[in-house]
Amino acid sequence: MGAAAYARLRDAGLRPTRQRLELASLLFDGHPRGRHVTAEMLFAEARADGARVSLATVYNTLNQFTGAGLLREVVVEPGTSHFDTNTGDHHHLYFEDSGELRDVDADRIEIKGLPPIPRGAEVARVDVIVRLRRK
Amino acid sequence: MGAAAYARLRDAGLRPTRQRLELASLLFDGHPRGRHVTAEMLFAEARADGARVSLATVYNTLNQFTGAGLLREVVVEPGTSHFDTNTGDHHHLYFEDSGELRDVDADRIEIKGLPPIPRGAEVARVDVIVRLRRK
DNA sequence: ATTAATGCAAAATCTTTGCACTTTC
DNA sequence: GAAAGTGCAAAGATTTTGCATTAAT
Repeated sequence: MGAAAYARLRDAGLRPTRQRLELASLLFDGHPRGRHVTAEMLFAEARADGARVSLATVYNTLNQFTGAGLLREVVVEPGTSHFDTNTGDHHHLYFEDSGELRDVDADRIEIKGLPPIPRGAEVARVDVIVRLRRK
Repeated sequence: MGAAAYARLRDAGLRPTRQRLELASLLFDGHPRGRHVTAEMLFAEARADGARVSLATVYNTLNQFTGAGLLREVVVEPGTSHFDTNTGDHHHLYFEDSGELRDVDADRIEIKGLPPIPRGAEVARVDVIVRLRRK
């Protein structure tokens, strides 16, 4: 189990420290791709797991993982960032009541009629967020 | 000029106080629909205009306007909320370098392949954000 | 008069940073 | 042992709240 996390960090060019291994393991091992966590959530999970990590390190680590392409940041509500273990092309279902996020494969979705991209700019990415509420 | 703002507040069921009139006037008068402001931006503008408003009131007012359907909140980056004077059905172009937001009419855009909506939920809205960066 | 809104400062969140200490290579 | 990472607490940034004062109906 630790082996996968170790390789993942090495491949991303990040030193496999105890904290990073622990967090990577929590994020990726035994979970389907498409987990969504906030810093607080991961911190709580790490603590519950007996890991000795500080909240600051969780924030730093999430940012490093994102920078290294291991995670993707998703912004759906003001005040909190979510991080997604699915780094592929995809979109999101957002349940406004619970705050839950769910991935939607980009393959399934077709978007037509996007405006012309201004000269000198390029599309970094297109985010589709379907906001749901209880009926 | 003040007349339009006055009517707008009355119609929305908000008391036309000095601060609300000032802010509504700055937001809506003489600007094309589709202005985007943050609380800080509007606060600075109000101050430059000689208005006596506190930042807290700007935040409260933006939230009240949003609740009353005069504005729409747009979340594109962590840490800041943007408010859009266009409350119609539309999407956004976001320039990552400058932080600029630009509206895209929803008429132009067609989205196919959205996943089935879970039972008991309904679509509150679909946000499409095209993130652009300098090439 | 009654009721609502404002202002300020304080508090609440979420996130980043500085620096001494620890760990990895 | 050099370089990088961690922890903690402190600082930043954004947003909300409590409460006395002021303004609108």
